[in-house]
Amino acid sequence: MQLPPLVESFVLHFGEMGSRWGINRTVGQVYALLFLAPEPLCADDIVERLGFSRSNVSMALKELQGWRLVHLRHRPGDRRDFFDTPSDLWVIVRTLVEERKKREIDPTLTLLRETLMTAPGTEEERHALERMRELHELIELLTGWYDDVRRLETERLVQLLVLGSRVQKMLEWKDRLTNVTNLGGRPAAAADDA
Amino acid sequence: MQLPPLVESFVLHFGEMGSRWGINRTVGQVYALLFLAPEPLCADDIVERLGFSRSNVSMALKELQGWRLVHLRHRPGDRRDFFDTPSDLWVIVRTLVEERKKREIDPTLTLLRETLMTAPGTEEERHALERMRELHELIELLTGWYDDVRRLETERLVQLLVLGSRVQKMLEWKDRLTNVTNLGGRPAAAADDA
DNA sequence: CATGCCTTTCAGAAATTTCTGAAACATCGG
DNA sequence: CCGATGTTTCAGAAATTTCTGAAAGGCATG
Repeated sequence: MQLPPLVESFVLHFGEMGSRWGINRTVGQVYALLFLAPEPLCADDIVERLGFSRSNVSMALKELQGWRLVHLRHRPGDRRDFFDTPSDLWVIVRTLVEERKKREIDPTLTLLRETLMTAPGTEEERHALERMRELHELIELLTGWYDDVRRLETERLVQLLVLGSRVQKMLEWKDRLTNVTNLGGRPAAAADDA
Repeated sequence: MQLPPLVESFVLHFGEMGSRWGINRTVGQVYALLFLAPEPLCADDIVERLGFSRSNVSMALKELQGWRLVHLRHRPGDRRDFFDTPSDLWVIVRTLVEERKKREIDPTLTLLRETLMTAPGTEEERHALERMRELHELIELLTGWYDDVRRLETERLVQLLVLGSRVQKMLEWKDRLTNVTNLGGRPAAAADDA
């Protein structure tokens, strides 16, 4: 592996973290290399830089394409496939979250939905179903929120993130304003649902 | 495995999903069982219900304790260790996010911080460092947001989630109000930064 | 301080995942 | 159609992870 030390440590780190992130070492290293590369690389470039077998690199690229984390590029007059990563990191984050949700959450949501249709026979089953119902509700709340903010333009999303929990202050402010001006047409005195 | 079918399918599902979630089959099944159980279980209960070896269950429980996802319980006059999961699902989600951040993000953040101290020698290194700087900035923004909303009481957090991107509407509204009332002391006409 | 009961450790077996090299497959230009 | 060039597939090897049984460790109680 003849890489600038700085690049090498990043690549090795991604290789090691791979197992925690649900990808393997090769995939992690290949991704890291493409992420840092100033221009698209072809499979042989990667073989040369990382020292994996040609077929292993091919597999890794296929998996990364499956995750939609790399893009296939072509040069005029060159039959080889080149790969790069989106230059906009927000695109990467959005893809990553989307794919992880698809793999790590959606199957469970499906199972829960199906199971919750059945009726409990015993007390033990009743309790289990109640637990699953709570879990289902929580996941729906979280994925619902995600589905919602996902649609925001990046600029707006960043605003929201920077604001953080200070949004909370605004909620209180809004409550107060709503009550004072009584825009809802409801007697302000009845607004005791806090 | 003599479990109610409903419980069994959930347990088997968690076992299979385990590898995607960064835990193994045994750990996944043990957790699922404890999650659904109406009362704490001891290691032998788990062995009996899931059919894993005693030592495997012991390992799984140790790992779940490492994740802080199960609690050790004791019954008066009984030397055995019993385990359960928090009854409040929000406690579970908070723990899960906290631990995953610790394992999956913090090490990378550390590496990035260290690497960003070094100076680039070549153009390739300069580009790599710039890429890392962007990544670092993005992760800091996301973890900063997390650190912020993490402190909210659950009730407030749920409000925020339910509101979703509609918070965005409030931002615009606030902007408008701020400009109209000109609380910032700046001429309203200059507020063209949208 | 021995006994009984429960938990943990650990070395090796079993299972799974990852990785490789060779062969098969595609496609372009001649 | 042929050969050159590049990609994919796949069976088995290598490495890693998971799982087990046996032994060791800990701690109350009599």
